[in-house]
Amino acid sequence: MTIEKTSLVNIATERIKQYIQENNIKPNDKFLTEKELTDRLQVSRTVVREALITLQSVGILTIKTGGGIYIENPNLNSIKTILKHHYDTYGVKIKELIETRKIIELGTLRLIIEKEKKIDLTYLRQINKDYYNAIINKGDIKKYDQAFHRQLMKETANDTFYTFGEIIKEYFSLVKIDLVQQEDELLQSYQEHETMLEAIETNDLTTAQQIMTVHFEPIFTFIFQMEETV
Amino acid sequence: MTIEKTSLVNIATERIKQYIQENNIKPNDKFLTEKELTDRLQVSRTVVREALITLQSVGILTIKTGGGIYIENPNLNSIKTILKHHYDTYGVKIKELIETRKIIELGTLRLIIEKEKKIDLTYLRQINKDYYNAIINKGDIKKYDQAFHRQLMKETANDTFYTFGEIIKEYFSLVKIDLVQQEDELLQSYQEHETMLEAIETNDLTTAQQIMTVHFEPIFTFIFQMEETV
DNA sequence: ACTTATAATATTGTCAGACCAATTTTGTTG
DNA sequence: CAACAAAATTGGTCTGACAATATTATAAGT
Repeated sequence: MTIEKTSLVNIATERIKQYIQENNIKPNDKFLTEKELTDRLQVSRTVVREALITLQSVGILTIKTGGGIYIENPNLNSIKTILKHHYDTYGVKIKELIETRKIIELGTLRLIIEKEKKIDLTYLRQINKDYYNAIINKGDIKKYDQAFHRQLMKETANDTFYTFGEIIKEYFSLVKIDLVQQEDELLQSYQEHETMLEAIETNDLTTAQQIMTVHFEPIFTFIFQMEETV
Repeated sequence: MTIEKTSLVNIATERIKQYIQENNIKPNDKFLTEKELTDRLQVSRTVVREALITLQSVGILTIKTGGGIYIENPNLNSIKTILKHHYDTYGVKIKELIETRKIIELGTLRLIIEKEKKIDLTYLRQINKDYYNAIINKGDIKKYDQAFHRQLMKETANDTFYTFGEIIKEYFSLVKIDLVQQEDELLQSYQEHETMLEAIETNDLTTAQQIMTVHFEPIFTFIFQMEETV
C-alpha cells in the first residue's frame, strides 16, 4: 500500500512490532533490552534506539532509564498528544468541533436506546443529583456535567465508540470556552439531563435527541455571538 | 498536567515544537538541519536526531535522507498508523465499529440538512450513477460506494467532522468484510442512495436517516449471522 | 530468618567521531 | 543556456566511551 522507504530503522521498527504481536506480549510486560535487540536484529545500538523511540512516541512501548523497556497499555494517549499539537499549531474551528461533539452525543443516545438491555439509570441520576448540588453549593459544576456525559457514553456498551468519543472530548477540552452560566441556566441544564433520562427510560429517541439539541443551544449561541463581535 | 521526566531528548523535542509554532513555519517548509539544531540547542547530534525521529513519528515533520527536514502536512496519518497497530494487536469488535460508523453517517446527514446552504447534489448523483454503472458492468463497485459516502461527509462543510470520520473509516477498512451482495441487493443500495439525496433535497432528516439505517442493515445482518455460526 | 544498608551489575542516556548514502549545489564544458 | 561532472551538504549507520539511573546481589545487624 504505502511505499515505505527502506531504512534500517524502519525495518527494525516493523520487526519489533511484529515480534510483540507474534509473541503475544502483554501490556506492562518487560520487553527485550537494547542489547538483546542489537544481537537479534544484528544492527547497531543507534538503529535499535531510534526504532524504540519511534515505538515509544506512538504509544506502543515505554523506555525506562536504567530499568528496561516495557509494553505500553493500549490507551490512545499518543493520539491525544498528536491532536494537541495539531490544535496548538493549526487551531480548529470551534463551531465545527462543537457540531462534531453534538453528533457524538446524539449518537450516544441512539446507541443506548437501540440497545435492548436496560441501562443503569440509578447511577446516572445520582451523578445528576451531584450536579444539582454542585450548582446550589457553587461546587465543581463542570466535573459532574462531564461525568454525566461520560457515563452516558459508557452506557452505550460500545468501547470503540466510547474511545473515539473520548478522543473527541479530549480534543474539545483544548478549547477554552468560558461559558459563564447563571444559576437558572444551570438548573435548566440539570433539568434537561433529567428529562433525557426519562426519555431513555421510555425508549423515546426523538425526545431524547431533541432535549440534547436544546442542551447544546447555549454553547452555539455563545459561539454565534463570539463570531459576530469579531 | 503530565509530569514529564526531563531528558535532553524530551527537552529538545518540546523546544523544536515550540520553535515551529512560534516562527509560524508552514507545512512543506524546509526546516533547520541537524547541524543547525545541534548548534542552537547545544546538545549532541544523537539527542537532536532522537528528537527529530520522535517528531517525525507523530507526523509533525519528515526527514529526507540527504535532503533536509521538512514540516509535514497537517494530515492525521500518524493517527491512522497508531490505530492500525492498535487494531492488529488488540483487535476490535466489528459490531462496535459498524455501530460507530453508522452514527457518523447519520450525523453526516444531520449536519448537511441542518446547514442552510444547499449542497451540490449534481455531483453526488453523478457518483451514484457511476455506482450504478459499476453494478451493471461488474466494475469497481466498492470504489463508487465509498466515494459517495466520502462526498457526503465532505458536504457537511465541517473539516473537523470530516477528519474524524475519515479516521474512523480508515479504522473500519481494516476489517475485511466479504459482504457478497447479489446484483438486486446492490441495485437496492443504489436506490437507497438516490432516495437519500431526495430526502436531503427536501430537508427531510427523518427520512434520510431512516434510509441510512436501512442501508446499514445488510451488514448488520451479516455480522449477526457470523456471530451465530461461531 | 528477616530487614536494611551498601556495593556490584545491568540498562538506558548522552557524547564524540568516523564513514557511508542520498541529495543538493556548484562548477565546468559543450 | 543546457548537460554533465564534481564537490559540498545533509541525513543514515556504526563504534566506543562514559554518565545517570534502576535493579540485583551482598553483607551487616537485629
